Amino acid sequence: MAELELSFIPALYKPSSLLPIARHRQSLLYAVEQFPVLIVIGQTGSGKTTQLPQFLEEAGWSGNGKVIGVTQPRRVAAVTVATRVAEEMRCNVGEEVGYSIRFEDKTSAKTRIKFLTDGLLLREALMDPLLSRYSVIMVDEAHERSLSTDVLLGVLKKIKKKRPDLRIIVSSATLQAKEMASFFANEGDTDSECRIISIEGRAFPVDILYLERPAEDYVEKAVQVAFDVHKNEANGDILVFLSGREEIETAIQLLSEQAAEIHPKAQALLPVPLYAGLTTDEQMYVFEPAPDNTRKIVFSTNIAEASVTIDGIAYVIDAGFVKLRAYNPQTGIDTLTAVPVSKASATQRAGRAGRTKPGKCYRLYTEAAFSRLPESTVPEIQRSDLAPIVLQLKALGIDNIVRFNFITSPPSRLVTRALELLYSLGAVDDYAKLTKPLGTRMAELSLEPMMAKVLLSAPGFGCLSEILSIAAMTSLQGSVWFHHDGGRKAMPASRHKFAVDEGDHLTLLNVYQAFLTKGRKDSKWCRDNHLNHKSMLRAVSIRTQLKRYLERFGLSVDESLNSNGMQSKQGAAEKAKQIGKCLTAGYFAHAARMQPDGTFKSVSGGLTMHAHPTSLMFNRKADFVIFHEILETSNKIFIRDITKIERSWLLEYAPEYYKVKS
DNA sequence: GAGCACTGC
Repeated sequence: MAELELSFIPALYKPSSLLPIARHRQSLLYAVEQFPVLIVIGQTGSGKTTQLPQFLEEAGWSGNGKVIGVTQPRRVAAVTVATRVAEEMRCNVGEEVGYSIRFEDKTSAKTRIKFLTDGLLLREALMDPLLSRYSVIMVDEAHERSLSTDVLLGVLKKIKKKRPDLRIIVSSATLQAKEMASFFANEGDTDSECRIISIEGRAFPVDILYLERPAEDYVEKAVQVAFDVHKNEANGDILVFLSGREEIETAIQLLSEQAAEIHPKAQALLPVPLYAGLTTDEQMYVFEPAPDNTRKIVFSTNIAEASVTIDGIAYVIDAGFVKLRAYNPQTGIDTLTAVPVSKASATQRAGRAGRTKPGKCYRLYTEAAFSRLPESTVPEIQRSDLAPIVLQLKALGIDNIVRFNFITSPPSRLVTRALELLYSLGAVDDYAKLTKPLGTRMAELSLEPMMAKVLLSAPGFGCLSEILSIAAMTSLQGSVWFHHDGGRKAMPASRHKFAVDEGDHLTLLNVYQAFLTKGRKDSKWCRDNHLNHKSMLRAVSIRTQLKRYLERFGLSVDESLNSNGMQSKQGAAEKAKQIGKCLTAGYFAHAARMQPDGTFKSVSGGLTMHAHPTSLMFNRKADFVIFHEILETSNKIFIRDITKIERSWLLEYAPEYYKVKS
């Protein structure tokens, strides 16, 4: 029996030789041999991510202590691709093939191909500025133009000048290759520096259909079209792209009402929601095949465009909108608004219908409207708060941010705003140079600049242990509580249990400490308290990592103080005060004062803001406060993670910043 | 009085 099993080749290994990329093996290897930069254009299914690293390994590009590095924008991708390639190379993950993501390093001395997130590779550059461990670096999914991908490409271009032996491969699904090629060219001499190779994909054809006239309400239209498809088209699941949770819930409601009219013996319709705010378990429903005589219809945000792939989709309905975040350097506020998708996005969405068989894509807009869409989405680097990026680049020795070679330059106002903030935090000096040790340490911490400043100020306030926990908890970005299981009433009650008068930060600290004593090994305790167990475990990892950074800086963390200080009431109150002051030392630019009507006015600009409904301050009284995050949605400005402070603290810990107003 | 697209260190 055993022998017989061995004589079979598992199907998984076989298709690689059938993949389109196999025919390009020689030309790819030749190009890598001859040119410092190779740009590979290939659709999903071309095999570039899994096969190209293996070609390079077989051709001898790894060894002598050098590794082939392949970056991904997302953690899951790094893990799943590494697992797949390890299977194909018949080794365990962590041996010849490994991966490295935050909190998880599955590599060893044997590793020849290493998959990692692009953000992590940038971190490695802090320790090893020429990335000397790598013989080849392949930047995958470059067309997504994520913040770290763009920064990495700029850094690689700089490294290339000092390391002629390094080979850079940029892999992209769209035809922005020319832009990439001229980016890497030396003074316009593209031909000697860069080679472009296109690999055909293996997707099935997708028919595109447009509306004759624009739809008045695309949510209603989406439901109606889904129904028409269900009645008239052959088997195959439906994927509907909408812009957010609210639209998805409305659509599912509408569909369920109409589905009641379907004949009991006819094929049924099963609507399933998909958005990032759902827990992992809830997201898993979209992967389950529909029951017999039932068609599955997934209502999804942009998450299904690139991050999540669902099998069995034959029909895509594209409403044509996406919610994009954009940072306003004048006000310092992030806005989140629904905007029309780009052509590249619409194409990617349509492609989701042709993964297993030919499909159809119904666009809920006219062909004329499509032709007016922008070619591609504005890269993140042109619409983000750049303070973290500027800090990181400076730590990499890149001082002149304006002259740094970005593939697309950020607007100068974004750079100026970032420098102003870093200056006010003391991270850079009058000459925009990183200060020592404060600025260099802030850059090393995996925290936003304001929180990095808070953490590094904490020893002076005697609350380092507490701030470590608070920093870890705010890093979770709101995923601490879950609130979408229908239990909208139960959640506030269980949050009330942990509430601390001073505000959200101390409440988060309280949750963290309760988790350590009661919930760490007890996911039921978390569920009962509406806490996300996975997120809480993540907070523990983040805290451990931050603590290790501090120890490397020579700052010791005395964990025993934490419980002693909290024992008496006066002790607790004094500690809370110190934590409030410490938070003010980093978040003074995020200060506001509550108005008699319960809204807030920013101290610096007089903006009217509202406490987010998830904040303790949503229904409590306060005077001066600081907050972690500010976001504008549908013309209302919300602040989140709010803590009460005293006005005098602002003047004490940010005299420069507030001297005009005082 | 009432709500967050998606990633990453």
